[in-house]
This record gives sequence, C-alpha cells and structure tokens, in this order.
Amino acid sequence: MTAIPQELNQDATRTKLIQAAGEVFAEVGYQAATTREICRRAGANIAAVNYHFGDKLALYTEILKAAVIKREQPAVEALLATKTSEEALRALLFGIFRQLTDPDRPAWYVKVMAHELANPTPGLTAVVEHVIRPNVTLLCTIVGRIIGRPPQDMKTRMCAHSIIAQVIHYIHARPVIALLWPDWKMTQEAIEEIASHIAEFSIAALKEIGKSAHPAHPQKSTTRRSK
Amino acid sequence: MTAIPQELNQDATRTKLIQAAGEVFAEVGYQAATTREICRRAGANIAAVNYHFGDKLALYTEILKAAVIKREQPAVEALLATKTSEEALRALLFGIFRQLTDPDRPAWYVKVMAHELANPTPGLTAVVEHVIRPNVTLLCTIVGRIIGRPPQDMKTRMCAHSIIAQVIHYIHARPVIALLWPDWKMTQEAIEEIASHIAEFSIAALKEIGKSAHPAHPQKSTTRRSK
Amino acid sequence: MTAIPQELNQDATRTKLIQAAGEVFAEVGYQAATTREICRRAGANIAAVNYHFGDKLALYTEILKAAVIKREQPAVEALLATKTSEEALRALLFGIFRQLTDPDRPAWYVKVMAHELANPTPGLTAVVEHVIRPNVTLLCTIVGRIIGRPPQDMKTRMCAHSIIAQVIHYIHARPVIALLWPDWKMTQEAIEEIASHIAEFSIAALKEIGKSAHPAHPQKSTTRRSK
Amino acid sequence: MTAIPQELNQDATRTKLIQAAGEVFAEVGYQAATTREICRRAGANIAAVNYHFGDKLALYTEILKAAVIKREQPAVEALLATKTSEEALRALLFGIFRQLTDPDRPAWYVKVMAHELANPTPGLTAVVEHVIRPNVTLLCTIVGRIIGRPPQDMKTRMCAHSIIAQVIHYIHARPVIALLWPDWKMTQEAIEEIASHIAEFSIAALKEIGKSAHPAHPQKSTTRRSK
DNA sequence: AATGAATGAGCCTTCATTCAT
DNA sequence: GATGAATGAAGGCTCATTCAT
Repeated sequence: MTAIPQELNQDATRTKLIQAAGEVFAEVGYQAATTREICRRAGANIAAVNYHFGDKLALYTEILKAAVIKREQPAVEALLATKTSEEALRALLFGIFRQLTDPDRPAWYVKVMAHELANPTPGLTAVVEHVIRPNVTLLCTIVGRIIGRPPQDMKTRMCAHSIIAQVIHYIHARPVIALLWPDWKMTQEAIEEIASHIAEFSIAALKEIGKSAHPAHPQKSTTRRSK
Repeated sequence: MTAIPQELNQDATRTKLIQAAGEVFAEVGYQAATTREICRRAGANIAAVNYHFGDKLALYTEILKAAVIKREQPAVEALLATKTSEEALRALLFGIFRQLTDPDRPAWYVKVMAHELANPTPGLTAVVEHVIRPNVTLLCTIVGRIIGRPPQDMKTRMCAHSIIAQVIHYIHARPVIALLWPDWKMTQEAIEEIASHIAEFSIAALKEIGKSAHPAHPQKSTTRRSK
Repeated sequence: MTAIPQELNQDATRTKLIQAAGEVFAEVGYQAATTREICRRAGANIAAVNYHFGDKLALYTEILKAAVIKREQPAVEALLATKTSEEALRALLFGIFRQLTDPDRPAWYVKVMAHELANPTPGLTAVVEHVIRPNVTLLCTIVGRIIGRPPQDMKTRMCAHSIIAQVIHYIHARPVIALLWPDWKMTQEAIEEIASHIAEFSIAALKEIGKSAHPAHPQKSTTRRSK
Repeated sequence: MTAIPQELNQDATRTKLIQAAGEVFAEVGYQAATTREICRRAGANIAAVNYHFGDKLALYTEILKAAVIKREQPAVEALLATKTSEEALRALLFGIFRQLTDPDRPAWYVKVMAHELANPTPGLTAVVEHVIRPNVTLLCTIVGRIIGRPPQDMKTRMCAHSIIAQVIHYIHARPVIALLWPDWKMTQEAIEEIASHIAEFSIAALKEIGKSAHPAHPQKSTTRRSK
C-alpha cells in the first residue's frame, strides 16, 4: 500500500541478504553454508543471491569486504603517536574485543574471518591484504618498539603472532570452553577480563624478551619509561 | 578362490581407511571432506566407509578417538615429577610441535582437532573430555606451579589458554603466513624456532605474572626452586 | 520529465530488439539463445522481450516473419521472364550468397532459417508457406525448364532439393571446413567462387539429366535457346 | 530372482543409457537435450548419467564415438580398387542411405552428427577427424578421378562438398518436405530413389566438369572407360 | 564379508517470466 | 509506457548412502 521507492527496496533486500549471509557464514563457514538458508533467513527467493551478487563466492567476497571496511581503528594510530607502546597495545586489544561484543554491530565480522583462516578460500588473499597486513604491520611496529627490534625482525613477527593467536583463539574456543567449564559464562565482564589478561600476558612476555634479547643494547623503546 | 586371510584384510582396510580419513579431515575439515576421496586414498571400495563405520560421522568420531589414543605423552608426566615446571612446559610444547613435523608419523592428529575447534561437530564433546580436558588439566597444573596459583584459578586457566592459542594458531595460520611473508618458509628449523619462541614467550609471561600477581605472597612454584 | 518522443522510441526499441534477436538466433539457434543476451545487445531492459512480444517464441516467430519479408527478389522474377533459365538460376544463387556476405545487411535471414530446418519449431510452418514454398516453386519452375519436365514432377523436385542442399550446406558447414582445411579461408572471393561452383555444378547436372532423362523428347527448355 | 551377473547388468544400464541418449540427442540436439529425459527413457535414476559417464558432455562424446565406430565401410574401399569411380561413388552413396533406413540399427547415428554440424560442440573435432575426414578424403579421391584433378584441388573439394550437401540435406529437410508435399512419403522406395537421384545428379555434374575443366588434358580417370 | 552399481536428496546456477512501481 | 527487482521452475551435477549380489 505504501509507496516504497524501488531503489530503497532493492537496497533493503541486498542489506537483508548480506545480514543473513554474514550470520550463516559466521556460523558454519563458506563450504557448509547454503544459499538456500541465506535466502530463507533474508526472506528472499532462492534466486536472490545469484541475482544480487552473481554467485555464492561473490556474495562471500562481499561479506569479507564488509568485514574489512567496518574494522577501522584511527584511534589506535593516534594512540601510537602520543602514548607509550604498552598502552597502544592495550588499546588495540581492547578495541578488537570491544568489536566482538558491541551490541550495535552484528557479531559475525570477526567470526567470518576466523573461519576464513581455518578454511581458506580464494577470498583469503583480499582479507590478508586489506585487514590482516595493516593490523599485523601496526602490531609489529608496536611490538618492535617494546622489545627493541625492527618491525621486520623474525622475533618481532613471532611475538606479534603470539598475540594475534590469543585473540583468535578466544573467538574459536568458545564451544570448547563452554564444555570444559560450563560455569565460565562469556559475559561482558568476562570478555573484558580476557582482553585485560591477554594484554597483561603479552606485555609481560614482550618486556622480558626485550630485556633478555639485547641486554647490552640501549633501547629507545617506550618500555624504558616504565622502569 | 584364493585363501586371503580375510580377518587381516579387514583390519588392514580399516586401518587404511582411518589413515586416509585422518589425512583428508586434517586437510579440509569434516564438512568439505568426501567419503569418495577417503576411499580413493585408502584404495578401498566406495562403500567401505559405510560398511566399516556406518556413516561418515561415525568414521569421523573414530578418527577423533584415534587422535585421542595416539596423543599419549607419559614422558611429560615423568618430567613433571622430576624437573622444573619450566622445563616440563618446554618439553610439552616441543612434543606437540615435534608431532606436527615428524616425517614418520602422520601429522593429522592435531590438525583434525584444530578443525574441530573451528567447526564443532557432535564429536567435540568426546574430544573435549578425552583429549582436551586431560591436557588442559596437565597444562593448568604446570602453569599453576609457575605463577603460584591453584590449577582451577581463573587466571591459571586464561594463561593456559594463551599458551594453547599460540600452538593452534601456528597450525591454522600457515596459509596466512604464506601470503603475508612468502619468504618465511616453514622448514624443519623454522618450526623448531617457533616452538622455542612460544616456550620462551610463555614462560617469560608466566614468570612476570607470577611476580606481579602476588608480590608479597611466598610461592612454592617450581620456578622459584630453579633459581 | 523530458519529452522523449515515446512512439519513436518504442519503435526504435522494437527494431533494435529484432535486429539483436536476429543475430543471436542466427548464431546459436532458438534453444540456445537467451532473452538476456538479446536485450543486452539491443541495449534494452531485461523485460523488453516480454513487454514488446509477449514471450520468447513470439519474438522468434516475428524474426522468422521478418526474414520472410526481407527476402524479396523481384529482380529474379524479371530475369526469369527475359533471360535463359540457366542465367536465372545463376542469378538466384548469386543473390542468396551475396546476402550472406553483404557487409551492409545483416546476414542472419538465411542462417536463422537454416537453423530452423535443423531444429524445427512451431514457426516452421509459417516459414515453409511464406518463404520456402515460393522459392522452391520458383526454383522448380526454372529447373523444370532446364530438364524439360513439369515443376511438380518428382525428378524436378529432387533436382531443386539438390541445389538448395548445396546452398544450405555452405551455411552450416563452415565450422567443419575450418577444421578440415584450416587454410581454406572464407573470404569474399572464396564465397564468390563457391557460388560460382554451385551454379556450374548444378547446371551441368541439370543439362545432363535433361538429355539422358528424355533423349528422344524434344524440349522447350531455355537451355536449348541459349545455344 | 534370477541371478543376473552385475557386470552384464551394468553393461545393460550403460547400453540403455546410450540408446536413450542417442534418441534424445538425435531429436533435439545437444543443447536442448536434458539428462533427466535421457535417464527417464533409460528407466534409470537421475544420477545415472553422471555415474556412468561423468557428465552430459562426456555422454554426448560417447554417443558421437559410437556413431563413429558403427560407420565402417570396407566394401567401398574394395570397390574403389576394382570398379570404376562412378560405381564406387554410387556404392558409397547407397551405403550411407542404407544406414539411414536399416531397421536393425537405430536411426540416430547420422541425425546426431547432422545436429553436430548445425550446432557444433567441442565434440565436433573428434567427429571431423574420425568420421568426416576419412569419408571426405575417400570422396575426394573418387571425385578427383572422375573430374581428372588431384584430391587436394580446390575444385575437387567443392565437388565433394556438393555431394555431401545433398546427403545431409535429406536428413535435415524431412520436416520441411513433409510440410511442402505431404503426399511425398519417405518410404523405403522413396529413399532408394533419392539415393539414386543424388548419384545420377552428381555423376552427371562431375563428368561435365571433368570435360569442361581440362578439355585438352588427357586424363587417366576411370570416367574414361565409360566412354 | 565385501563389492560397486544405483539411488535420491540437495547443491548452485540459469532462465524466461511476472509484477509493483 | 517502460522498468528492473523478484520469482520459481528446471537444469547439471555431487554427495552420502543403500542394496542386490
């Protein structure tokens, strides 16, 4: 009855499809997801995915791209310039975990990317270049300052991966934790506590590695200031 | 007509099926794996999976059980008793990474379980109870001694997870690393270096946490004894 | 808002659709042609075919009708009256082949009908009545005069078909010739040579049949007059 | 109940599929044919085509190959050596038309290949190399002897195509003839008459071309003997 | 006991067509 | 009058599974 403009209507269907696809891909990954289920959840026809996106892979790529675009953190860049490296790292980690629990934003962004890591598709290349590389580069810079090594150093890289690993693990391991310790509920507070722990654990390790790696080497790392 | 020892043949087929299924499930996960490919690699008939195991899920569960049985490390238990906690942790980590790169033994045990974490099936419960819980308990014991807290302590749990995370990450992240830094080849030496790094990183963190967490609290941690 | 002359626009769209449909149907036949491709080439909306023609089959029938209308050769009728039958036949054949290679006019008229012969649709009846029967009647008249038999004679019919066969074959057989003798390029000259050959071949056969069929029978064939 | 050997049973299903596929492909061509219809006619499951042949194209290629193998004519080769070229040509043409009406053999062999000419698929290459090229080469040899030119001569090629064209036309044009002259029934006798006509028509043309092309050129063609 | 031919549900995709605007 | 978003039937194909042997 109401005169809905077609343009908006199309966007609405597209948006609903992306929403539904994000959920389904986040739940079961690319392989196990079916366009039927996605269309069903979006309230659209079975041919809607192909009409709007061409094929399943194109929709998935769109989802990955959406996950990429949403993950901007200019604040961290700013932090990097003004505060100590330790605080920058802590802010970075809290930013990522806050995204995971933000009630305003759907939760599938990171889950989809975590699935992509476990079962790579051709879309992995795009994710690596647009999301992972910038974040890893940023992380390597921060880590490098703390341990007093260049960002490209192999040790720096491995430390960065140790930090990333902890973040991704808490995305993947929820079902396991639920089985291991049913009493450990993933409330807002628990997740804050986990983020805090990862920051503490990682900074402690980095500081120690910074000391033992180059004991005689004078460092300009911000970790000095903490002494 | 020829008197083939059927019993042995059956066991042989079963064994080959498990071997092949382990490889395939490790490579692509449960969903993407096909019984055709498994039978092909085992040199068995297409109906072999259903004949020997009932259905695909039953075979997968069997695979998970096999992964459970194979991952015995009595040496670590021994180490736990005789050496320092740090050395026990180091030995545990090296043991896992050695399995992943041992050319004699198939490396699929850990990979299958890593996939199971990312895409849980009904078999996850069994894996958690028979593999993960014992290992996590062991790890929590070791970690608890280092940081001077009880194994059930929340902080202990989170530290254990931080360590597990790093191991699993290096199983999953290979495709990403290959894209990020094509020059970083996963040779035998590189993997040893990674294992060494994870041990160093984790122990450094644990020691620091042990200090900062309860500075005034006298600890019976084995790390103290090692001084 | 702008006052586009709708009537002209509609006609223009219709014309472009027929043009595009002619090309597509000529290339791949009725079954393999898609309305999408036709609309794309016509620069029209995807619903244009259904809007202007009702459905795909109606458009195709329209195409066949258009092919009918376009294939008028009053000149041949004139030739038939004034020149010898041999020259009339030669002119008829050259007329057909000239259409196929005329760069100004689309060549799809004959191709579409050739496809229709290989894969008949309900539209075949119309084509037969409006295009084929007049031409075959004309051809039978010419052939009848050359071989000295009535146009309805079975032998006359078969001779006419032998001539039609050669024309249609060179429309269909291009892919085969390209595979058989890749060096035989279908240039303008080559096609002229083929037309010339078919005329020569057919006239030679007709004259011989005319002689041998009724050696004692005095003929009023125009071929006689040409001596 | 009866103990049918599985091997024979498989062959039976395969044979039925080929039978059904031959019919369907002959009726509507490759594009318009559906595996569903083929399986339905063969009394087999919808997945039977993929199980036995891999995919639709592979089944079609098999059909083409079968059409190839069945078309051996060693008798013609013998004729070529012993009789005159004219008789060899006549025998060749009668052989082809006899195949079309042989009640023992299914009629689709030639129809499928005729469809392939009108709407080529990737399988055309195989048909050209295994069926068409041998026959065309043979035909060119015979024609070349009659007109006194080498088999590779362009004129020889065109004459050969004029003959092939007439044969193929009578396969394609049946629906048209049925509409044009409903009284011209394609009985066994009518087809014999057509074959006879094509032979007469072609030989007449060839002899005339042989004369006019090289009047001063002494020829060793077997057509000489007919003088 | 073990095979492999056969099954049917279900996947992604394409297509002509419809309908609200 | 004309658009283009949306439809649903149908296509080829894959898969785990079944069943007669």
